[in-house]
Amino acid sequence: MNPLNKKDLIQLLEEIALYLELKGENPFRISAYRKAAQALELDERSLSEIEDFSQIKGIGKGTQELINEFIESGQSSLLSELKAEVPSGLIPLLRLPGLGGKKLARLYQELNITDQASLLKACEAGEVSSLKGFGKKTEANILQAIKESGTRPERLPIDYMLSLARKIENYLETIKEIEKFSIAGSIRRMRETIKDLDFIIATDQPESVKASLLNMEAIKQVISQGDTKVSVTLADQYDVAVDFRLVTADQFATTLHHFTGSKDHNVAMRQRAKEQGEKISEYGVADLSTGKVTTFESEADFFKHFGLNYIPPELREAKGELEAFTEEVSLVSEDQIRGDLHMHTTWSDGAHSVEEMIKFCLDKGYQYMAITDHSKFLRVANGLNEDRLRKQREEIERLRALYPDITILAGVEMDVLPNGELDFDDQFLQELDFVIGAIHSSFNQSEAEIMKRLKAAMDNPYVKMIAHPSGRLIGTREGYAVNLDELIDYAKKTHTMLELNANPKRFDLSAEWVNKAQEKGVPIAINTDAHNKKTLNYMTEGIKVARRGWLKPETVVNTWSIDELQNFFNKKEN
DNA sequence: GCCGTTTTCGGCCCGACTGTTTTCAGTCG
Repeated sequence: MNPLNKKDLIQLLEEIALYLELKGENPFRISAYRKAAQALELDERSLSEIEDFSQIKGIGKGTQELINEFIESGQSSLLSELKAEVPSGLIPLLRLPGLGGKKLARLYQELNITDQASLLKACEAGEVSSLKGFGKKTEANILQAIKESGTRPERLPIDYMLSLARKIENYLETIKEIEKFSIAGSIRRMRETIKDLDFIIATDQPESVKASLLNMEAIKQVISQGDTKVSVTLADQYDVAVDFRLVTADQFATTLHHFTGSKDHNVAMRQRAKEQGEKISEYGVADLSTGKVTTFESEADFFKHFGLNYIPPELREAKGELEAFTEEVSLVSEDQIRGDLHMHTTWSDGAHSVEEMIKFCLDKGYQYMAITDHSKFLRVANGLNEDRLRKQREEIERLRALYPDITILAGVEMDVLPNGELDFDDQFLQELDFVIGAIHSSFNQSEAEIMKRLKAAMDNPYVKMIAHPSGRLIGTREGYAVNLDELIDYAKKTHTMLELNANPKRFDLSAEWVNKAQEKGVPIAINTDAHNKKTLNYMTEGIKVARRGWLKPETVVNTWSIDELQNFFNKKEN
């Protein structure tokens, strides 16, 4: 058996919290275990490096003893006791909407419900509605929830949710009583997977906005419709819950902050408010002694009130942002971006000509760009061989004369073959301005084989960047067996840049890993990998992911001048 | 269960909505 790691311990604490919830325990005791789990997660050290767990804030004497027991014996007597008391089949039922620990405890104690099957049976027999505190409606809701459980994953990929959100935003634009609106929630923080959508709406005519919202197409079910909250389920490719919060314009900033979260960030903010004798709610900041409520023009003003610089949504995860943003924090922003180093044209599988892509990049105000079509190995994408790449280069040279305001690099996204060879030899590669190495085949190879390929690419003096290093597609494909720690170290050693692919299907490297790359001093290129005009705009999303990884402008090569970029390239070749 | 230069006991983030109720518990974000 593998030695215990921190993840095991965190999982143990979370599991204990779940069981306690089912027992209807004191909610503060439950949250104490969750806080302890979170404290461990935030601590940078590995399990063996921590000497005294009770030194960590959120972990006291009791949890420390539990941890010691777990490390020594691999077991927890508390969890064993809980498991003896509470059937484990109840745990997954906590996911059903409307069912929390207390109600489930009642179902278990009074109807002996122990899992989904027995719950279904009891609902169908009408036993649930006869229970005190339960009614016909609750029973029907549980039945429906069981039927629908498993029809969609709990969280959906951000790419899918971004496009659904855009459709909803288009509808909101048409409601004239809306003064302003914004998306909130985890999608605004750019998490990779999203559970539901939240929109904050400022209006002084909530009644009529509410009516318009309920008129929206594709509403499958109205969950709630109060004075300030409208909740619906939309029938799209998946069923998606959407919440709308209706507030006045002066409440907008605090409501937006509140529903952007994260929950942990909000808790931290509220603790800070309390320390200065105030209370934060979605409607403003109240002075505890006078009761006077202050509202804000913007989230920036709200943060300023607490002595903080504006914290971008992507960083609101209670990972030290409250401490960091008392000072000026340097983070990459879109206006610093001077170019895009990965895009395709009709020469391979793109939608536009080289010239069209140049015009689009000029429109975006870029100073440089790289044309990087696929290489010959990738036949399905009409990859280019040496001859076609030379012809494409001739065309690029012709266009350079026509568009002197932008530097156009003639490049390639070259396949790294399954056997570890590169798709072109060095003699040809040196003709190109910019070579990307990428894996598009044999994803099921072992880690050793994958790393051999990636290292072979990075060892080559002409390969300046590894594209979408993990090969994952969020929610649909795991990616190949890359050892990212090793990849980052090797990139550092070989002066190779790594990509943050800005396509929301990929976000590869992820925020977590670009952060590690930055720590190790590996430069990151944020690229759209655009195959058409629209996807050149993924830069916006890519920048947000970069900020989620706390990337500074100097880490991001697209903020460099073309000369700085060339210097870096030269360093590798010499 | 955790925490404390105001506290070793009494707090712990705050508010909306539903469904079940006759004044509110439970759930959710």
